[in-house]
Amino acid sequence: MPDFPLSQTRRTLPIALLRAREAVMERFRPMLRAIDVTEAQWRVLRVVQEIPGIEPTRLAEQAVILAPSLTRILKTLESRGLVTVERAAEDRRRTQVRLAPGGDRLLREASRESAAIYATIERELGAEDLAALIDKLDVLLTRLNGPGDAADG
Amino acid sequence: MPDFPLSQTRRTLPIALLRAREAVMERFRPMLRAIDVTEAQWRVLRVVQEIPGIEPTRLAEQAVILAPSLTRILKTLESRGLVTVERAAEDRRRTQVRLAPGGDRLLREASRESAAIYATIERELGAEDLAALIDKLDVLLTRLNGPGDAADG
DNA sequence: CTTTGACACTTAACATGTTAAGTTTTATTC
DNA sequence: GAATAAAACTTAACATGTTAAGTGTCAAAG
Repeated sequence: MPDFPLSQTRRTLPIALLRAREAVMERFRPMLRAIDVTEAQWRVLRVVQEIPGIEPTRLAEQAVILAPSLTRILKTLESRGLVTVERAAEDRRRTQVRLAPGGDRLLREASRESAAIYATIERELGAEDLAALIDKLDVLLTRLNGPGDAADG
Repeated sequence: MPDFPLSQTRRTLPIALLRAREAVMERFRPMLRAIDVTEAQWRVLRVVQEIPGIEPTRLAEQAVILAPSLTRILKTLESRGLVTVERAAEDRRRTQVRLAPGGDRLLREASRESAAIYATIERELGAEDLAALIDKLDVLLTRLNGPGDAADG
């Protein structure tokens, strides 16, 4: 038995996923910098636009952000007038997040460029290959998390 | 033309990659916590073990870590006696990073469990599917970065 | 009506990610 | 040989990731 039974770093799944994500995000970073929004903030805004009134816990899941990070991000976005965060009067545990006018405007302005960048990536990878890759990543999720996370919420 | 020409967040490549990585890393976190090493530190140790005497710039590439982060990480690992960082006498720009005895010991102790976790993942995903996925991620890298990063260094 | 428990955040503390600017060390150029 | 350019870090500042502990809110139990 060898002393180091590890795979070559370059051929491991975690590194491969990390590298791939880096390569993809590199394309979006100039746009995000231009509108002064971080990657995580962009994910939050996108999810809130898709599901107005979403609650923080579910928002965190959808945007793949941990709760403590989301707390800070929402504070920042709210102070910048991009989202509104309101607690329900009846049940003060429940919170709803929505796009503020500024956030709606920002998304409208940036979404075209974002879509264009994504279209470029899709063209470079091939639409079928891209869809197949995303499907494979979904399968990975299902198999690793067990069948129970894959339900659409 | 719709106001928001964006794909559903759940079906975008960046989110899919992020989720997949989360699902995979979740399996390794208990082990990393047990040996008191962060994900990034583990990547650094792994690469240094593979390529003794590696220079920081190349180490950063291999471990997918930005230079400023690597500076801090090496400082931490060095102070913990896990790596050594030495500047060459002839050309003081060149630096070499190696495993210190403590780092070698740590890797020997943890590598078996790490390999076992990876083997479990491989079993759950299927060895062929896993290899195929990594290949697809490699193709993605080549196509997005242009042919020129794919050279083995 | 107080207590307990569960849930949903929130804080805190430290590590890393990200970008911009600064430093050091060599090799080049004039 | 001083000025310049280039490469390789290093610092700085702020945002986020990660884990552990703390707080507030409501429902159910006693």
